[in-house]
Amino acid sequence: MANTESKRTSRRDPNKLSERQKKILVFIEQFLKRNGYPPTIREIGEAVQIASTSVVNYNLNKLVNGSYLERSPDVSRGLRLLKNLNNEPVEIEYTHEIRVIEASNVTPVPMLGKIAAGMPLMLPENHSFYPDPDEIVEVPSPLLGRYANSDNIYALRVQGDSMVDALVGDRDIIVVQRQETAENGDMVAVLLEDSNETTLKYFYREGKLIRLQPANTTMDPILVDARRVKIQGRVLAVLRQL
Amino acid sequence: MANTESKRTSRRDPNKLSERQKKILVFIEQFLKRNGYPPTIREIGEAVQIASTSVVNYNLNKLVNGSYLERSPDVSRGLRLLKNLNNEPVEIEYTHEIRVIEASNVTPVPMLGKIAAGMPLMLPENHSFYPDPDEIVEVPSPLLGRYANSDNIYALRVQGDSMVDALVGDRDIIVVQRQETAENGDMVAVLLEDSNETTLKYFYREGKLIRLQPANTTMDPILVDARRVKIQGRVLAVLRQL
DNA sequence: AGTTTAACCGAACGTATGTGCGACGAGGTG
DNA sequence: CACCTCGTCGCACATACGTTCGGTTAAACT
Repeated sequence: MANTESKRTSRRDPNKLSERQKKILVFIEQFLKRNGYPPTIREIGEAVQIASTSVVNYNLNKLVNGSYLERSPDVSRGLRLLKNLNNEPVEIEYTHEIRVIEASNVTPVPMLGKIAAGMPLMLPENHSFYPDPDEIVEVPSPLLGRYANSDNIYALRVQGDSMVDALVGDRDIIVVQRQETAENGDMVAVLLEDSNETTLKYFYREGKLIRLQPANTTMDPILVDARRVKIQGRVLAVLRQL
Repeated sequence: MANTESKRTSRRDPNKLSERQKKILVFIEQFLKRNGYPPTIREIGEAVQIASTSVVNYNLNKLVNGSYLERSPDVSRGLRLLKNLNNEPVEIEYTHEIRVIEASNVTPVPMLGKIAAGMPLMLPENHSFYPDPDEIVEVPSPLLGRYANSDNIYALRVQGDSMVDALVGDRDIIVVQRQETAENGDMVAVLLEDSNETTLKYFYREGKLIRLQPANTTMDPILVDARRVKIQGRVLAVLRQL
């Protein structure tokens, strides 16, 4: 079968690092930063896709030869990083300087409830306080773009499969900015007054009509009278946990 | 006389550190600096004149309570210094890049590249592992569930509309945990060896066959020979910015 | 005195983890 | 082609190391 795609580098470099060795080196650095202690041989193997511990050991010793790291024999996790890939010295030092950690770039967004087909979603008017959110969802700020600090952002949990044409499934979380207007190309939550249904669609104004385009490009848009749709908010992001 | 040689500190302080605990803390810090990896319980005991490993363990847990350090269960040398004696934060700092060890509600995930239809995704293959630090996506940890601290998590940007049946669209970000096995109901990224294509589907084993079920419940599952599919990872989350 | 609790000891237990060895395919070389 | 080295695999093995549990001691409280 196609399993024999041996990725053997087969490089005959004198003392250059192989791909695997580079990966190992970077992994060790990352692991160290993440955990505060070095990884085991097996952990390295798992991360770098090496099946045999002896191979990791083999490559580790190569790295020792290149003085990228030191090892303490018979010591579990007995690794010491000397320099990283770019030959930059890597030293672990403890600073006793209080560093204010810039608040990680997440925006707390109140989870206001569920949104299901056939139910208009009632977002609170422009209140500067949140009613009583079931919970707060922390959304990475970059996902919200320039609205990250806006006041009218809410999270809703989708219930049911009524929005698959917007590529939104059951249990997904949508982050909505409350607004009653929209610009072309925006993904909006709109209430269709004829069917009294809320759907998520891309918004395009076409004269007196509004074209609502499903995110799934294989599906057809619908055209509705502008007076029969009520924009409820703009969808900023979708989060899905599987 | 030498009547007060009782080694028992007999302090009845609520949450102040005992002499022994202080010594342990200082020793860990020094050991870390000298060796680049944390000491074992026995090494601590020897240094601080404690005969029994259980006593070291006991005091270590005290230090954890005071949030001086963190421990990883069943992990040898699984210590992580949080602050030192003076309550000063202790951070592991690499000369060229600052990293704060602090548990926050986001998990940094390296963005490894793009995933498009017809291309098998090469997880931590090629490119020197994590290219640049800017390419880190911060994912809310709850979204990753119990995998939040795993080391094999990667983010990929979806290119194209080939995965609409998984409710994943163009430009979406999927967060993948690399693994080669899956359990029923998992959303997995699989390589179909017949078409050499990677798709996202729900995974169900059915004897010698594997049923790959699209997330869009209106679509039909496909059945394939278990030997013709290669699981590349489990999809943990999907992020979409609109 | 009896009881509880913090701090400690010792030893046994199990698993986490490094090491060593035999084998194998792909190149390279004489 | 025989023969080597390099990178790889799988596996057994010994030990490094965290965990647990039964005891002990002294101080504090009933």
